[in-house]
Amino acid sequence: MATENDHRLIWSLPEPADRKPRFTRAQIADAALRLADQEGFDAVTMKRIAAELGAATMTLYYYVRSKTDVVALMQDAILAEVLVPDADLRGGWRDASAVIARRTRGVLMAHPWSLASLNEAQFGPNAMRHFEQSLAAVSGTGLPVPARFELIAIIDDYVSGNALHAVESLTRARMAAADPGLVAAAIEHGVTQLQTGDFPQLSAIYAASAHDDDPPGPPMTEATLASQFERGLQALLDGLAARMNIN
Amino acid sequence: MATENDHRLIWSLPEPADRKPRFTRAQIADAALRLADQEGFDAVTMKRIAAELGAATMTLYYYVRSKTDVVALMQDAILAEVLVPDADLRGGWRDASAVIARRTRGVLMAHPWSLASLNEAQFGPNAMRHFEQSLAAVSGTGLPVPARFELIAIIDDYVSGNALHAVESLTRARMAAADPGLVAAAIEHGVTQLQTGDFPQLSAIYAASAHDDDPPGPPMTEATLASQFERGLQALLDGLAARMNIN
DNA sequence: CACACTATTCGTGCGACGTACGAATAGCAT
DNA sequence: ATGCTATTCGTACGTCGCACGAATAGTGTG
Repeated sequence: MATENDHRLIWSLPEPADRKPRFTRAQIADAALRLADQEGFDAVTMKRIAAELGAATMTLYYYVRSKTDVVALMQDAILAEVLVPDADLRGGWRDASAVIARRTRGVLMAHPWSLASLNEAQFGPNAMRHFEQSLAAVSGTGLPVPARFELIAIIDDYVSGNALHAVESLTRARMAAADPGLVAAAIEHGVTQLQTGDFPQLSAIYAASAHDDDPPGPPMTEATLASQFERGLQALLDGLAARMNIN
Repeated sequence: MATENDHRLIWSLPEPADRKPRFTRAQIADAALRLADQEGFDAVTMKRIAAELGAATMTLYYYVRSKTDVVALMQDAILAEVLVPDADLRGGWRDASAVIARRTRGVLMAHPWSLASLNEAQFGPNAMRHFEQSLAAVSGTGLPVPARFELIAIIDDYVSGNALHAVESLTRARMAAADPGLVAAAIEHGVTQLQTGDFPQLSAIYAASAHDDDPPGPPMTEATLASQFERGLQALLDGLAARMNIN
């Protein structure tokens, strides 16, 4: 049984600086980020990161304990992007929260791997800054602190879930565009299922759309998804405002 | 360059049944599910699945093209659990949607790996059934079809995001309980950061809670998270009902 | 019942992964 | 110039998914 100790966060361990280290953790995180964005999360291997830096694989282990640490650094680097100019938080809690929400969604969608690897996330310095900004955004509500936490958490739930699904939708749409046979096969398979009679709702929709050649609903473009996100966000904020008696 | 073709779903490929196959895809999915639930998603390897079934590793590849297919089967098996008795959908769209939402959250939290491996999800038979149920739930709204899609999607966003974060919270809480030194180190590190003066909100909260020894906010128990989820859900449904002019 | 056909099972091997270990190299104080 | 040790890196191990082809066993035909 592997003991699996040492749960310390990477940020609590001092970064090598005594003599002349060739690299910093920030450089490692940047290289890993470039790789993830350009070639996908699977391309982020210790060997590839090291190659990107012109170093040998094992050199990285002088700066980090494990690949999990690297991912933690990547996650925190991402969170730096979600930070918002403080001026944007001057309005009411609602506008300020919406600004943060939109920015968060944008960043999560720009780095699709970040949500999938969220299990190994840790609470780093930028996470702390982001949390601070979220608290600042809702400070005008006058709510007690636990209620502020809850408000932030609920909005973040919606934002994360939307980003998760939006990334999925876009990936699917791209795959369908790349391989038209795929969507044809999926439709054929779906129609077969419809004929079992177990899907009255879907059957009705399919029958109604049989005349025209467009699928029901608008196409899953980035803009469509963004405006849908916006409507959901506003509805959520409406409901929260009413239920929490703010504004 | 690997051509990466054959995007067909596993369900469109016939399952071996000609002579006397020892297994079915369902058995493989079940074994994989057991492994994931009991030992974590990382324990789900082709070798372990095969061992669980008393077969050799490569035998699985007669039933499945790749491990991705296995994960797809697992995801779809999970979706079977989120199906709800049809009687539960007889009420108004709001209650029906809430029933599905609660059940979905419960299942996602019972299988924490499912959200992390969502990238490789495919649209299987149970996904179709789940979608059909969601459509049935909102059929009473009288909304046009695209608006129904949007309504479902927005609720699902919130549910998924909440499950994602709830799993994360519970994992963190469990880790903290297992290793008290960890939380001490985190607090010490956090306090150090506070002294930079860059965190007025967090500093104020920390100062206010310095008297008692409880952290601000309730403990992150399953029940606390569930009731927070419920409040967010009701707020969201409130807002959606108002914005979409239903009920 | 023997035999051929082929569906089904499985053993071997390959390249890639994370990383433990210890040797090699190079910066700095003396 | 020398010694100490911070820093770099090469080698090796175990594990992963899975390509390939050999071995096994069920079934229809004579």
